[in-house]
Order: sequence, then C-alpha cells, then structure tokens
Amino acid sequence: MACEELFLQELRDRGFRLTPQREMVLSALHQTSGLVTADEVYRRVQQVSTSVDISTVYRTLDLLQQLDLVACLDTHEGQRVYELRAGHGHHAHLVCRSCGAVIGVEMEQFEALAQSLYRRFGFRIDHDNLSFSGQCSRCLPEQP
Amino acid sequence: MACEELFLQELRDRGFRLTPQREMVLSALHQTSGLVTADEVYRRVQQVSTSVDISTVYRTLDLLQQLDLVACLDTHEGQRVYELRAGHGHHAHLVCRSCGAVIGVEMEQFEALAQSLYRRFGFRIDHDNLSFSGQCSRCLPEQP
DNA sequence: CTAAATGCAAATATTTTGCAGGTTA
DNA sequence: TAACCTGCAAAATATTTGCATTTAG
Repeated sequence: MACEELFLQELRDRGFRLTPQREMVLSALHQTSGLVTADEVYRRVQQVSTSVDISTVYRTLDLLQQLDLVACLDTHEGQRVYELRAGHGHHAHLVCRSCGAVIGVEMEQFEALAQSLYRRFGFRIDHDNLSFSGQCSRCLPEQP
Repeated sequence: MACEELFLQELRDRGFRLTPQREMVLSALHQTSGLVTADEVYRRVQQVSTSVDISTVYRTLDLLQQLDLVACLDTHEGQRVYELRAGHGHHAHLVCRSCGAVIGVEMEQFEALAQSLYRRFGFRIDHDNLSFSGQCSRCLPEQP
C-alpha cells in the first residue's frame, strides 16, 4: 500500500526507524474508517501482539502526527481521537453528539469561511484538527 | 448586575440554591475577559476564600453550563476552558496556537456555513463550543 | 556498533465521585 | 426540617516520562 511506503519513506528521511510496533499501529489505523482513540488502537494492536505497550502506541501516534500521517482531535469525552490521513487530504469532521457518527467534509467547503476570517481578523485557521460538534440527521429532534 | 440576577433567577426556577461558593465562581468568571481553565477559576476563588474546594468549582462550572451561562471548550493542552456567556450571545472563538490569543466572532459569520452543512449533510452544528485553531495576524509571519 | 525505540512502572494531570456533615430555602 | 450543597479524600481517566534493556540499520 502506498501509505506504508510513504511512512517508511518519511521515517528514513528523518532518521527514524521502522519497528514492528510502528507497523502494527499503522495497520490498526488502517483497519478503521473513522476516528479512533489511542486505546482502541492499542486494543487492536494487542490482538496481534500482547507485549506492545500503550505508551508505545502513544509515542507512535505522536510520531505519525509529526509526519502528518494522522490527524488528532480533542473531544468533549475527555480523550483524543486520531485518524489516518492516508490519501484523502485534510478534511473537517462533523461529529454527532448524540450517536457519535462522524461525517468527513472536504476542506473546500470551508474556503469561503477561511477567507472571510482572514480578511476580517487576519486569522488563518488550521485546516487540520477542524471539527464541529452537532447533531446528524438521524438524531435531530423531530419537532422544530 | 444583570448576570447575577439571571443566575439567581435560573437557580430558583430549577430548585437549585444560591451559595457563597457559587457566587464566588461567578464573580471569578466575571473578572476574566476570555477563556479560563477550572484551575484559574479555582485560584481566583481561593483569593477570596481558601476553604473552597476545586471539586466545588467543577460542580459549579457544570451547573453554569447547564444553565447556559458558560460555554466550555476542549483544547489541545489537555484542559478544558470556560467562558462566561454574560450578555453576548453565542459566538465562536479563533484561538491562536502560537500566542494563545482568543478572538470572539459573532455566530452570524457562520450562518452560511451552517446552512450549507445542513443542506448537504442534514447536520446541524452546535452554535456553542465552536472554536478554531490557527494563527493570528501577529504570529503569522513566523513559520511556513 | 550505537543511536533509537521499547516495555515497564511510576508520575502527572485533570476531572469525577462517595460520603458525612453543614447550609439554604 | 428536608433537600441540597460542600469539603475532603480517594478514585477514575488519560497521557507522559525515566530508565534499563533491546533492536534496527
């Protein structure tokens, strides 16, 4: 897969090493479609090798963030969530506060807003780590 | 002050009680203009009465959230920040990741986006707890 | 060979909770 | 007085760190 090779490439370029643990974390991320917590990654990795420690998972997730291969978001639930950025470029997330569903939205949707905020306040929003809390169509209250 | 009276009103309406601790927390929030952590509120309260416990601060902040008098945001720094919603209606925050500056933006700015997301995905974004990480005008020139 | 990475355990940090006693309405 | 609220201490959670040992390159 292109993602693994990209990872390997980036690692080599910066003098980092490819370890089985790092491969397992990357693989675990591949198994998921949406956002995952460090603990979920950890449990997936555990199914392959029980000796891997959660601190290694955290360290690897940090590394993957540095390499821009995963995005990280803060949630109201008190634990961060991570997402593989394989292929698909930066995108925002709509997170349903009722059912937890996550909708990915291409950044183009936010260009108008981003430009308006820049013009008005001189503020450039980060295009990663962008998420919105709200309610999805299935969870929206019936009555208006 | 209108805010204190609103608080008292809301408390009474729902069968809650007005205590010195709750007044102190509200007062501490009044002393700040932007976003504060629970710990900052706690320390401000301590200056008035050292016997107040931080758990009471947390409980009061929760209560104030329920009453819609404060907003709460998650940050990348691992601690939540709170903000008094006195008077000014819901608004979003632009948080500079370099200097920590916070810019409040009226929600009208986001109406177009909110409507677009609703039409496209049936998703209604929450108008509270809305914040954007990025860089403010003073910090932009620094890094690429 | 050697710098980097890991596992382990322990430390941090933040927020939450159980409960006995004090307080508000 | 009765339900509510508080302080205290301890628990629960999530993430980070020091260090001796292992390992990739």
